[in-house]
Amino acid sequence: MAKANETRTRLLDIAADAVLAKGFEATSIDEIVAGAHITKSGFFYHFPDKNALALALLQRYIDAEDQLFDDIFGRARELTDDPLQAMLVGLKMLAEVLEDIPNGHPGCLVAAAAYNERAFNRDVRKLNENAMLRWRFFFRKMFDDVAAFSPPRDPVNLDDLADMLLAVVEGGIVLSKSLSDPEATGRQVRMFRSYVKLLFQPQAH
Amino acid sequence: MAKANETRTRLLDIAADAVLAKGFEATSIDEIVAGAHITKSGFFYHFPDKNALALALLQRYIDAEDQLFDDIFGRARELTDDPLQAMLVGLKMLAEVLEDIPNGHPGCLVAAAAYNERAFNRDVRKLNENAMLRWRFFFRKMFDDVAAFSPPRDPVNLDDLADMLLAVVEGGIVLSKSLSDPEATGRQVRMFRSYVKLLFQPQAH
DNA sequence: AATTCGCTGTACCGCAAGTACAGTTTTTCC
DNA sequence: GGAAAAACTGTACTTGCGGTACAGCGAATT
Repeated sequence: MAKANETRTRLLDIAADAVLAKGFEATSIDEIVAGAHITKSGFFYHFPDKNALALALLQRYIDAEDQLFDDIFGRARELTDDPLQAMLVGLKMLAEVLEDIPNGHPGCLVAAAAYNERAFNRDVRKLNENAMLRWRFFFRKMFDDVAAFSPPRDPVNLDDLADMLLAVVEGGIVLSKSLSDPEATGRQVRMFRSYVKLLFQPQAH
Repeated sequence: MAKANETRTRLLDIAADAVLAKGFEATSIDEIVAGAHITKSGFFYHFPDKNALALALLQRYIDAEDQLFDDIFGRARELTDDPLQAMLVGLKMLAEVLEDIPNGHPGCLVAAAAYNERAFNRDVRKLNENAMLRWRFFFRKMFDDVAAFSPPRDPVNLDDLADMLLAVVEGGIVLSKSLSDPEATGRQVRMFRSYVKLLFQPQAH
């Protein structure tokens, strides 16, 4: 039982590296099993097909992102009582984390799933959609708190504002990959932070 | 000469539809040639390999986007002399165009290329990078004009601001695909517009 | 001691991307 | 109108990948 999970985890580790380096389709089952020192039959013992691998990879990735958001914005909340300040502190920490990843963010598997729509089955797409909705809800709640203290200076939909953070992160990853600029994603989060500041910060006269 | 181009264009039309519907890897050469009523040999007469097809598709896509940006922001410039107003008018028109595309934006091939990095060759990635840099320059110039008239209320790098528009469009497409929400991309452009407004608009006291 | 788990090994199938190359039609140019 | 080049067709073959089928085997569990 322990051994099976160990091999499964090793398969996922190797697959994750390969997929983030060259894409899901370009990663063959043969190369994964070679890296894990097992046979092809062994792979199909753990995963019924390649789609199941995609599902497991996506689940792991989403869990890790959930953890990251919880840690960062939980910590930010500890540091200050002001909801706006907590948001701004959290965004700065997020930008720093994204900038500190060597060679840039490895690439969001959520976006990869979005761009390979038809290649993946309904389970993968549903998992993807649920993660997006959960992240929207997470940030939406924070923005509700912010707006309660300091009303926005431009009438915006707070769901759209929450989505915008996801959009700049995803878009930032595309930028950083296209331009080979590892820090592009972090800088985009800083831009979003600037927007939040202008939107909610009480006017200096 | 005319006939060769005609067949080539037909191949690209059919390929573009299939690729946007189900992804590049999932689109087979066999199905493209079946749709175009030629043989596989005929395909390889026009394109040395599938990568050359990707390159041609990306080139066509980039040209169309160039044209769209030129049209929209050229028109906006005609409508007003104020650089900030021109920017805001252009962004609103862009948002409307993105919202009016039935079933949402078909998906940016630039991002698809970014997410399939290794699957494509150096030419594809270079074409991609050049398009990004050209678009950055295009919007950077407009923001230079805006900033000359009305200085930003938060010190931001104008290249990053130009990149942010690209990021929210790319990220908006990911959102719209993940959530099956065709209008998400347009709404994200509206959010960016709100930021630009707050950043540059003279203070109402 | 029997059974289940976690694999190995071998052999095979179908599909897709190409390769090779000879032959054929269609268009262009002088 | 005839030669040459362009635009294909047709056949046959190779490689790589995802996946199936199934028999067996050693180690761990019960």
